[in-house]
Amino acid sequence: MTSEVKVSVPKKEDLESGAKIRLLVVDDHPPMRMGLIALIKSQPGMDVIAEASDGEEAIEVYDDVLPDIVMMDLRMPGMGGVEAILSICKKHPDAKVIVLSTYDWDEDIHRAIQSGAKSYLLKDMSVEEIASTVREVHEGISSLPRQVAERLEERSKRQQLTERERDVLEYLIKGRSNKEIASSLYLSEETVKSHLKSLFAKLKVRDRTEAAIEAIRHGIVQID
Amino acid sequence: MTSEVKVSVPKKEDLESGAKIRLLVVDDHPPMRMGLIALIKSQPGMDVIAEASDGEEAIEVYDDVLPDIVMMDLRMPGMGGVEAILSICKKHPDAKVIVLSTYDWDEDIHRAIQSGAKSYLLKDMSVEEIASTVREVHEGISSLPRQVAERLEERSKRQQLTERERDVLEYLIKGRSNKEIASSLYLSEETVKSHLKSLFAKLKVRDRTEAAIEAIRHGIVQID
DNA sequence: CGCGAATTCCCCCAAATGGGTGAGGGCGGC
DNA sequence: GCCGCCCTCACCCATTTGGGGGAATTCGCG
Repeated sequence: MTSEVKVSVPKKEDLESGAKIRLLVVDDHPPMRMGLIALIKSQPGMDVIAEASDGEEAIEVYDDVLPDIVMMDLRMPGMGGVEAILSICKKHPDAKVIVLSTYDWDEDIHRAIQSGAKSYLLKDMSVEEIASTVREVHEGISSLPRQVAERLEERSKRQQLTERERDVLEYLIKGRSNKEIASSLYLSEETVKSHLKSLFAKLKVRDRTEAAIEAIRHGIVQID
Repeated sequence: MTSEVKVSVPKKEDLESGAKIRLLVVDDHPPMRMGLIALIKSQPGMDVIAEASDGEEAIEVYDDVLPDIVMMDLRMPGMGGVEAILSICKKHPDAKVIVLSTYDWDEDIHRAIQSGAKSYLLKDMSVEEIASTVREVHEGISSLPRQVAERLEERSKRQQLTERERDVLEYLIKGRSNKEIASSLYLSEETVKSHLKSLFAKLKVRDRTEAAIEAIRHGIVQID
């Protein structure tokens, strides 16, 4: 995959009919919700028909209003964006969700796209860029901004972590020692060290502290 | 010509309570800026007269428009909120800056208040709470929301780090070893270890990995 | 001036960590 | 069946780390 991913499935009727694109806006920050609504309403041919402040509410409201597009934040208290996207796309396979996140962390981008998001935008992008992506996604074009696509590309270059390595990393982030990780996962300490060795190699770091920071930086594991 | 609408139609509030509160909105995210502008304009008695997308621009624009209140994000590319507040308050000691941040990290709150901010709001707060704080600050009342005040309280319970301890922590976060930190700061390795000991005690952690995570969690040091 | 706090450095020593290497079992794909 | 991967565990060994002391210097504050 290169920097721009576009899969074109044009629908003439959408382009020609006067009907507006009907958006559902999901974000836990009231001012951001207001901004997105203002942004959408300022664009001809699109309108916000509903809003939600977390993943659970988003799922409910989606079923109620069946919007053309969902504009969704990723990190929200309670059910996050990824779970909401999975749930919505399972029930409505043609749902079109655009993620609008603060962070361009490669693991976040990957998780969002994997779970069914059609695009991934950043909150520091311009009104025009956001609006034009809404239009593209509505036309069935699944496009990623260059900056985001690059991050996804970087991720693919980084070797994938195995399940066990992720488990170890999770405890590592909590500040646990090898011994503690071993007993938590019912492993010998030697096995934990073994996983750590490959983990360090894959993350290209020398020690656990660097690993923790890299993991946080890439969004591989969440803090809090 | 007599085509100025502003002059001809004065609002009721303007007549009763004098002029509107004039706001400067500073945030690097276009949709958030739109949201804050929409939020302010939806409130009677206040108006947005200018906007900026980073610290430097904020300083310039402040001098130009001399707003009654600044609504400022903390983490922005280039010059951040803290530096901007310091610069503005130095030149205009009666400036009223309200920080509007995503994070309730105690160090962020402390730095903002120390540098001269009159209040610290979170982006997940309601429109009403944000608006009422603007009014309070404009009346000269410097109030902190309970949630934020509690965080600040927690911080005061944690022992302050010394300058040197911060220096060591900074390199620690970068994944440096004791030896590397020592040579970077022109210290003996023993001195670094000495600072680390008190650092661990103050942060109530057992090792450097926990220290790194705690430091990030509290916003003591920035990642990226 | 005495006190505390910060900074610098030292010693000792136990424990934890990280690197190298190897090895057996399981499981899926060609 | 064989190959590659994952998972498990083991041993050796050097280095790093962290905890316990102590000590000299500076510097500001009452």
